[in-house]
Amino acid sequence: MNITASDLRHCSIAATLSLIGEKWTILILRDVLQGVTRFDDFLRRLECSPAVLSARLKTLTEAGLLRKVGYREPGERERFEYRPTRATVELLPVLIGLMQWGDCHMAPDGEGPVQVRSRASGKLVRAALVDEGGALVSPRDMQMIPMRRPEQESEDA
Amino acid sequence: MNITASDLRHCSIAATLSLIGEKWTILILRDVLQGVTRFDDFLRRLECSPAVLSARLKTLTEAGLLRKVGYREPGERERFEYRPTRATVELLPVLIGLMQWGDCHMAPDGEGPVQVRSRASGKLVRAALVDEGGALVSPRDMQMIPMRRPEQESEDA
DNA sequence: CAGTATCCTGAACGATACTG
DNA sequence: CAGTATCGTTCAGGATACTG
Repeated sequence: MNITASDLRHCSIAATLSLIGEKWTILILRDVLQGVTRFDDFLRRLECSPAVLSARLKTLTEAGLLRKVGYREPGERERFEYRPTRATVELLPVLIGLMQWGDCHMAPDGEGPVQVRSRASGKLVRAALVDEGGALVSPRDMQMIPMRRPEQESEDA
Repeated sequence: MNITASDLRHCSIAATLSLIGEKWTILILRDVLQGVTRFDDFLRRLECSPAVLSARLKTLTEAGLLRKVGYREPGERERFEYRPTRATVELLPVLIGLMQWGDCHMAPDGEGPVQVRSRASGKLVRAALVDEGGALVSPRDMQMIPMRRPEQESEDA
């Protein structure tokens, strides 16, 4: 993406997307949430170049979206695996939302190749909007309210 | 993004992101959801080149994420404005999710420049995961279940 | 005002070879 | 196995000029 610094400061949507919107990144996150941890496994599943994969893993690690954990196979040198973090898990509503929107609006038959369910209840799960009390809110009922912050006001003088 | 056809077929996350992950696209959607409709207004707010804006509006319109509506100022030729569609509104959980993740994890002070509230209740709103009954589900409780479809099975023979 | 056309540049990516 | 290094290409996007 490479959005300007000004955009990033003013819009968290753009900021987040500039991080996870790069090619392959979201697929890495998808895989790591499904239990993939090792370089070579990512490489085979994603079929991207090792250089790109390496770069993405680094960016994601620096951003706190992956955690690098050392391990050592008997007789081998230390290697690293990549694990999801709290921040990765907190991104799940976005991932699920992207997936389900795509299933509805881009898949020819309106359904995708992956189901999401609760482990506990087995029920299907979807991304939605809720209020502070946990009650569902319709997307049509949203309002976005820009909060003018004091620091930058001089700009529009 | 430009993910391969195979990726798109297999992953709605990648498919959706290849559409809305292009530079400027998400900002157009953000603005149109806030009531911006005209070419020049987008141009001024986004500060991108008219060629890129034109391309994005076209892509979004073709994807059903914008609706082109004709209007005519007195004495002028017909022009068009761009309105959100049902599909745009259905993308709101994703947008809000992206925004709130960015606010939490990328903003220096952990809060962003925009609040989201319900018009009806005035309560703060966030993106979350819910089950079929509308009950909140923890991201940690998710499982993603690949559905092997018959058509393509030959591939891994 | 609402775009289209053109030119140009950077950098992102793919392919491939190499290293510990 | 887990990466790093290098090279070449492509292409998206910025700047700008032009049109109805």
